[in-house]
Amino acid sequence: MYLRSNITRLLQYRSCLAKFQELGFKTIYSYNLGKHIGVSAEQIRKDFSKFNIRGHKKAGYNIEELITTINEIFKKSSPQNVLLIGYGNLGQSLMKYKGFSRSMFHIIAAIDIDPSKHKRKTLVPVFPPEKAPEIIKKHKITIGIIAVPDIAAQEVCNLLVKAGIKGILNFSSLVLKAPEDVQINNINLGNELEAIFYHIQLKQKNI
Amino acid sequence: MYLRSNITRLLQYRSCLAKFQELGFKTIYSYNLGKHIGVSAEQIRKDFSKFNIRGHKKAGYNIEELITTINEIFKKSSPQNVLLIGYGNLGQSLMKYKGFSRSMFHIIAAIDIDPSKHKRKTLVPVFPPEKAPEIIKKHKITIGIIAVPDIAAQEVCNLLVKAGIKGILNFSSLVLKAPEDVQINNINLGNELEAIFYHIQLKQKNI
DNA sequence: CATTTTATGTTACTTATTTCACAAAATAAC
DNA sequence: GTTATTTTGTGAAATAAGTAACATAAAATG
Repeated sequence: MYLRSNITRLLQYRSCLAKFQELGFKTIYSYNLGKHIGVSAEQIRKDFSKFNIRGHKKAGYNIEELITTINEIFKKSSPQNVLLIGYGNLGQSLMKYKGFSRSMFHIIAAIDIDPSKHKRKTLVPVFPPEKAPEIIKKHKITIGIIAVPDIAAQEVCNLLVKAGIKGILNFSSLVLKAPEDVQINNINLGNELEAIFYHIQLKQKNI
Repeated sequence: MYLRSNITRLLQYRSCLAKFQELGFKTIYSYNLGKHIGVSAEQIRKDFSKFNIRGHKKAGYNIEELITTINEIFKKSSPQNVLLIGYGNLGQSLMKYKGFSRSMFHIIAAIDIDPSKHKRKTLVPVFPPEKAPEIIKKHKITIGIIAVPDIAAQEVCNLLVKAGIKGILNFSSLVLKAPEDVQINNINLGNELEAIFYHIQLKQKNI
């Protein structure tokens, strides 16, 4: 079982490689890629090796090949539909976020409990919670983004799981309970700042 | 040197403990806390031990004590001022995000290159980039949030570092280059979905 | 007040990840 | 075409993280 860090790095490699490609580079050495990402060359070779990505002795890695292979690893047979739950500030900005479509993810609909937010005829319609199961089934949605207040997060999670969702990106500060086969990744913005601040202070003390 | 996972868990413990406290609980056992967070009891005791948090044999941990001690670890002598760079969709929703102030972080000003967004008299004013160094110095800001397009992210990073910023929460998909003593945490929303999708597929194959 | 129970705290063990070291292969130099 | 150089790929060593085991102390029981 591959750990998160492993595949997170692979995704970083990909976006860095795309930049090198834009600059006209055709090949790259593990050392150079590592230097740009802040990872050791050995780490990169090990990562590649684990995913069966091969380079060329003395000639490094062909960037185009590399990107194609990494794309293959994260391949989606079709663009993936995503359901957004919570159409508040965060939800609305996630809806407008361009980075998702770049990676073949499309927020196809949003859910909110507030009737004043419901809109059926917009590009991305907003529905009440009770419509969620129907939408999930109709559009074969496997991933949900939870951007609701903490108080509602677990309830929303239960609803999604019951409707067949297999992956959740959770922006609430709750640790959600769900069956083993549901993949939950958490983003806790407050904790991110706390962690940064903690590390700053640690670094200052170590000097 | 404590690793990220270690301190991330500690922050999770804190928010979970706060919930138990609201429900009227006075003490908690490592086992119960672990069950609610999805972490082993041993892990929790190890984490506590590492940070010199002590419980009471047979009686578990006093929740109030525990929260106080964890707060002590993440203690800020004063509320921390944060500078937001990029006042687009994401930036605006981060500005409105309530989770930051809960943890004593305050976005005190925003920076954007677009003159039409500049506002000096709002609760949180929006300034042009050239004002950043002055604001950072005046308000003793140590943390910046980068919510600008990739193309501008490294430039913004350089500007912040030059002005004395020591921590950056980076929402661009770039891996930013900065001196060792600057703590950078990355949130790449697109990659989060990719990782979730990858893990879903992995889980399905393993069955 | 002795005995049993229970939960902590730490040590020992296991597993995972990273770094080191170097053989092998491909290119470049002579 | 032989030698030198460079970069990959991978085992071995080192480090880090997580799990299990258990001694210990506090509380509960009788």
